[in-house]
Order: sequence, then structure tokens, then C-alpha cells
Amino acid sequence: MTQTADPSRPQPATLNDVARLAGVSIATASKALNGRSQVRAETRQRVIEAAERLSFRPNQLARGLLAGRTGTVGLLTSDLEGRFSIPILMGAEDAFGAGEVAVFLCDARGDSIREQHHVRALLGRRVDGLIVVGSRTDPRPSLGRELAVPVVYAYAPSDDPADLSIVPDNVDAGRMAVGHLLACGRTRIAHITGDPGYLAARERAEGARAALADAGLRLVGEPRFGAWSEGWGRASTALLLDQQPDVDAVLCGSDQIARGVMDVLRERGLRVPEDVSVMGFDNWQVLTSGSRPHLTSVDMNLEQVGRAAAQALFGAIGGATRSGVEALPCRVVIRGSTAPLS
Amino acid sequence: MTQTADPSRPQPATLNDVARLAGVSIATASKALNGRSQVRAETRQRVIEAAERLSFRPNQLARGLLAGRTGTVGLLTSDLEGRFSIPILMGAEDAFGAGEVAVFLCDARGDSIREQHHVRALLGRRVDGLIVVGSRTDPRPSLGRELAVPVVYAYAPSDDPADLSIVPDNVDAGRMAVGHLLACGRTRIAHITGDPGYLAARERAEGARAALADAGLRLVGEPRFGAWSEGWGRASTALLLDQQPDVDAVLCGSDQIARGVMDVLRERGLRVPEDVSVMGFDNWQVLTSGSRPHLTSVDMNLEQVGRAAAQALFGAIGGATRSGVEALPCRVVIRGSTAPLS
DNA sequence: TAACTTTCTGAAAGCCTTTTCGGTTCACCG
DNA sequence: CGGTGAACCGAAAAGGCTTTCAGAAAGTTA
Repeated sequence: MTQTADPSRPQPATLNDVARLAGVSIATASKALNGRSQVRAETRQRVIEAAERLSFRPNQLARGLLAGRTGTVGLLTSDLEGRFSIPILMGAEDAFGAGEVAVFLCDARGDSIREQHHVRALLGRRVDGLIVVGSRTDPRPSLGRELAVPVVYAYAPSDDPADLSIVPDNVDAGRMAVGHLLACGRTRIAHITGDPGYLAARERAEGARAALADAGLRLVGEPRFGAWSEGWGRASTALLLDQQPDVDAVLCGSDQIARGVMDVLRERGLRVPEDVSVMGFDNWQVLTSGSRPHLTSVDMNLEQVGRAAAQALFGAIGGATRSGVEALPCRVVIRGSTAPLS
Repeated sequence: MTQTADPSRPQPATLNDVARLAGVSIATASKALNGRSQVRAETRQRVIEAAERLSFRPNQLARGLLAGRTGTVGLLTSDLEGRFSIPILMGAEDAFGAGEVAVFLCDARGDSIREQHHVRALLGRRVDGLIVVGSRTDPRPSLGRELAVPVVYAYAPSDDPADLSIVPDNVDAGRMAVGHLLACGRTRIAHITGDPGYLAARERAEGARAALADAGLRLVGEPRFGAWSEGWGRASTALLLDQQPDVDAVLCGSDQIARGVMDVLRERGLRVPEDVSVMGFDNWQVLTSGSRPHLTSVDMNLEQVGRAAAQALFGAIGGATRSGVEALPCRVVIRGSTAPLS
């Protein structure tokens, strides 16, 4: 029988041990260690040394029990696999980790039953707040208003406007992308993008169209919705070149699509960026820096989304409630695949 | 002044509330809810209903304080960014999440100071154990033997053999990869791989060489160490074809390298897989399924590494200590880029 | 009816820390 | 030398839960 009490593993020291070793009461020890002013300097020193000797770490459980705040938050993601969750998670972890907050990570695998389960478990652990990270920008069901702790939604906004959601501004991103291509002197711009079931795809297309309209231009053909894959990029580029051989720029809905587009352009003997400039979306480094030339792409600043969500949650824990959907700007990262017309 | 006590947010119910509502003592309520046998069925029912009504969730802090076990573990990663940490983290989260264990996520950013800081914070929170996830397979400094809780190292083994480490078997992976190419009838196999500073690169090369030796063969040329990038794949393939034009298979140290290799092969008019079979490493889906043809690759089963680490930690918490480095097998995922010689 | 089980219930201790508040000590002043 | 205030210290409560143990209630047997 394996016992849980491993005799070789010493129990961590308690405040009691420290107090005894220093020859003071528990209360004094606590005050000494927490910088309270009711302690003589000499006594404080003795206590601190005792704590050092026992490598005492105050038990956060007890502290949390007493304070009513645990200094923990739950990070509820719907798919760790997805590459969008990770940077957000990093940003949040970063914003919290700097302070004295620890993060519980839960992956619901896109299953709402499991999500419910995790929420309950987190509430049982008395987290001070919750960040819900989605894997796409389409609105998702709210966790509800009755929760005992504040909640902030990141990337995927809540469908309840009373909740606070932090998302990247994909419409504006579409505008910015086209803006860059226009600044390069391109006027015959096509848009090849992914699954039209994704709000992100539709919003980017909308932004692109709006920016062109502002310049008195239109897309070359309709936006070509399809899949978020290199294969779709290749297939639709072939079609595009047949139908609109005079295109001078392609804005792609993802870096994967852009890779496919560039491959076919090269095969057809077109030069990137001279003949056709190509732009991707997501700024996924493995794709942007593997291509020839390196791929200009729109970065959604996801880490910042995560950080903003964490800060908003921090504020909400402090009582400063916000609500609605807050859209953060994206940014264009210029590399070799776009250049001014010569 | 924003106050922390938000009057609109109801305090969660305590066992006391439940007991009062059910008209029993706290003790009885506790026993009723925890399935202890000292309670009449009718009383138990009343308590359960009361708990339901108040949507009572026992405070895990208080429970943990009492039990000496918190039901939490720390997951210490050195770089969330890196794509190797994530699947491991998923596997671990999976193995734990199924039970009643919650996971604290900490990212040390490859900084050992920050790592120390996180370890202390986690110990202060009285985690029951720690999983340390590395970003490369080279051994890393142990956290030490004096820790109050068990530790399991995943992917990056500890340099102290007294610790338990779970890693993928890269030597064997090299053997398996070459085994597959040999099974395809390939005999003139080249190896293009990444930074020789990485143990993974050296081990895979070693395994490949060993498998060839077993078959009475040798690599075509020396292993070509370089960088883990498409660019290196392209550059070294050009060189390879100049020096060894009769090569009939290329084993690559990563999927990125493989993509570069395939691009140059295609440009030189060589057919994949007919003329030259190409194999990658890591089975990174965005790369393997974007290429033409889809890329055969070695998967390190990282999720399983994570799961195994979690299970080992679970065992260690229960007192079943293991130690040493345990290497888990990888697997070859066959796609279109490798095929038998016709 | 007395004595004895059996079954259920509740008071209280304990986990570890922080904080309040009353008590002790001591220097200093009138 | 009694009194005052400051400086320091410790007892105790609180926070929510589990568990032990003693006691109450109900049922059984002689």
C-alpha cells in the first residue's frame, strides 16, 4: 500500500514553527513578516531569520480563506490546440504573472458540458475572476450574469452585451491591409480568404471593401471565400489568374492561403512582389518567414488582447465594471512580399 | 474609491447556510453531502435539496487547508510560444482535468530567475506536485531534491538522475524514420537536419545512422546540420543535389526543413515521392498538410508525453516514486511524400 | 420496566493565517 | 513616586470545512 504521507518529504513550516523558533507569539511573527509596525526592529529581525531558516512560505490557502480573495483567476480556453488561444493566454499569463496572481488553466475542448464543469470547479476553488478565451471571433454563449465573480471574454465575444469582451478589430484590419496595398500603388486588388462561416473572414472582407470604396476603387472580382488552407490558396489563385490576369495584389485571409497563392504565382512566372504583391493574415511566423520572399501579414496583436483582458478583469475584481465589446487595433507587419510598384 | 466588496455580487453560500436552511447542524450537512453513512436518508435528501437551492459549492480552500492536499498541481513551462510545450500541456491538462485536479499554469519565459519565483509562488499555494515542461530535449537543471512536493520533468529531462523525466525517444524515432524509408525500397538516403546544438538533432541523426548500419547501408554524405528552417532546407538541398544527384530519399530534421527540401526538389524537376521520398519530423499539421504532396512525418506523441507525466506525478503524489529518464516511442505518420520505389 | 443496542445528530477541535484589542513593560514627566 | 503615553506583544476570533466523540433518540431484548 502506498501511503500519501511520505515521511521523507518534510511538511512545510507553518507560522507557528517560525514563532516558536523566534520565541514570539504567532501574532507577532505574522506582523513581523508582513511589515506591520507593531514590532521592534530587533524582534522583527529574529523572526525573519527564523522564517528564513525554516524556508517558511505563508500558506496562501489560509490567507485566501481569511481575506476572501484567493489571488487566482481561471483561464477557460475552448481549444488549446488552436493557435489563437495561445498568444492570448500568454498575454494574460504575463499580465497576471507579474503580480501576485496565479492562473488556473482549463481547456474545455469546445465542449460546453465540459466548460460548465470547469466553471463550477473554478468557482469551488474561489477564483477571483474568469477569462474565457475563444478560438474564433464569432460570438459565443455567455456564461450568464449570475456568476459570483467577474468574467472577461477574449477573442470570442460573449453574445450578451452586458458582458465585457476584448477582441481584435478585424474590420479595421481589413482596411489597414488594403491601405498598405494602396500605399504601394496597387489598384487591382483581389481578396482570397477562408471559410465564410467565420465572422473574421466576413469582417476582413468588409473592411477591405470599405477601404477600397473610400479610394474610389473596388475589389477585382468578388472576395473568394473557401477554406483556410494552402490548397485553397493555390486553387483559387489559378482560377483568379485565368479570370483576372491583370491583378497586381492579392490580400489573403490567412498566411496559409497566402503561401498557396505565392506558390502558384511563382509557378506561373509572376514575380512577388514586383508583379503581384501578396499579403497574409495572422502573422504566423513559421509561415511568414519560410516563404520566398518573406510574407507581409496582419498581426492581430493577440498577446495584447490577452493582456487587456487580464487588466480588465483585474479592474472588474476591483469593482470597476465595464461592458460591451472592445475592439483592439491590429497592425501590418511589412516584409518582402509587398512593395511599391516600380 | 472602487471597493472590492461589490454588493451586487452575492457571496457564495457556505455550508453553514445550507445547514441552516435544511435545519440541521453543520456537521450533519457535511456528512450528508459527502456520502458519509451517519445520516438518515430523509435528512440527507433535505440537505442535498438545500445545497441545490443555494447552489452551494464547497470551498476548496477550506477543504484543502484541512486535508493537507489541495488538488492542484503546477505546470511550469519555459516557453509557451514554442510549439512543443503546448501538446504536452494539453496532455497533462487532459489527464488531470478528467479528475478533480486543477492546474496552475506558469510560464518562466526561459528565465531561471522567473522560474524560481514561480516555484516559490506555487509552493506557497501548496500545490500537490509540479510538472516542468521544457522546450527542447537537452537536459535542464534540476529544481533540486529538497522540494516539498514531487516533480516530474517532461520533454526536457532533468540533469539529476534522481528525478523522473518523461521524454520522447528521438534515437528510436530516427531509426523508425529510416526504417520506413528502407521499407519503401530507398537506399540512397540523405539527412538534412537542424541546429547541431540541439540534442534532438544529434539523436535523430544517430538513430538514422544506426538503422542504416543495421541494414548494411550508410547515409548519403554526412548529416547536414544547419538551422530548423525552410531556408536551410532549400539551401542544403541545392547543395545535396549538386553533390549527390542520385539520392532517392531525404530524411529531414523538421517539417520546416522538409518543406524547403520539397520546394527545391520540385523546382529541379524531381518528383516527390517517385524520384525522391521526403520525410519530416514533428508532424506539424500546418506544414504537413499544406505541402504537395502531403508530408510524411514523425510524430513525437507529445500529448502522450504530457499525459504520462501527469500520471507519473499522480503516482508520485500517492507515494509511488520513480526516477530516471523514461523515453516514450514516437510514431511515423505516412502521407503522400513517401512511397515505395516503383 | 430496566438495560442495552443501534441509529442519528451536534458541539467542538483542528487546519493556518491575519487582525483586533486588551495587556504588559518601560521611559519619562510633573 | 504616581501617572501618562508610547511601544511592544500575545490571546483570541474569524474564515469554511471535515472529523471525532459524546449524547440524544429510537428501537430491542430480557
